[in-house]
Amino acid sequence: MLSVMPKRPGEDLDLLFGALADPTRRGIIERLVVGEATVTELAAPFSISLPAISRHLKVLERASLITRSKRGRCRSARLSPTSLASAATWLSRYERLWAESFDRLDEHLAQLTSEQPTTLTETETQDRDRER
Amino acid sequence: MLSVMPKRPGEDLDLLFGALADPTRRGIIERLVVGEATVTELAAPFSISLPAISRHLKVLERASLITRSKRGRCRSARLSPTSLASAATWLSRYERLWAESFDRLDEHLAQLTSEQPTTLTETETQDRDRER
DNA sequence: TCTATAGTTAACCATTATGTTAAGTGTGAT
DNA sequence: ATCACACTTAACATAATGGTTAACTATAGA
Repeated sequence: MLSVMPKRPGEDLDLLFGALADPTRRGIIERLVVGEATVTELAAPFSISLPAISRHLKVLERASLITRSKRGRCRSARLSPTSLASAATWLSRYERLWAESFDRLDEHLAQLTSEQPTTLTETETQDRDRER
Repeated sequence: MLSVMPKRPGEDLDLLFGALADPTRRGIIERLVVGEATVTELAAPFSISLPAISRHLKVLERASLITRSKRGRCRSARLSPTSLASAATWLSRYERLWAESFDRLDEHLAQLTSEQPTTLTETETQDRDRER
């Protein structure tokens, strides 16, 4: 069928970050940290219907954030943290950047205060670091 | 104005992950890593219209991922990495988890871990195609 | 077998997202 | 003053999201 859909590069990140962009789904994830749970258990803290939860779970599954299994008539979900890891991996590519930014901000502030404290910050921050 | 909207807890994460969920916006971010750029410069690699880019930038700005400034008739954007950092912070709460998972699920992943851990593919998402 | 439980699927609706083109806003240059 | 440039805003079309209720499937238990 369509299980062999050609995957655009980065599409997994779309699904991944898209799944994380919803508070209910993040709540579900946080609940799953303490252990696997059934759908009704997961639904309990929320004031939305069971079908809504069911679809949130499908979104999480499609993003490879959870795996699901059936035992009796209960379906339980558990975290599949490798996907979270790949989100972290993507972000870590910029880790250097925001770590740097604190240093550079310090530098910059130091320079500003030693020069002209009154100038508007917008324009001259660009003046001083040149574009490759 | 109504710019002082009360912020639901976690709403910033919604905006943040939501902003990262789009390939164009991630592309813009990656471009901005090498330095600030104007809107037309940012638009160049993409085949979508300038207004579309303009709105992507607004999304990134709302998520505090970029800041913008005007110089002359050009508006330039630059990364504001602290927001990326807070995404990483959220994820880091689960870091222990996915680090653990490699040990705990070792039996299941034994055959998969023979690959490079760098790409972390989501190979078995299609397993759910039974469910009928 | 019959019923209650657990969950999914279907159909629908409102809202948001993402793209388009056309028109508007500032600013630099002639 | 006028034109060109670099955007932004407006208006619109379409698709995706996220919720609902109702109906369906499957299993446990009487």
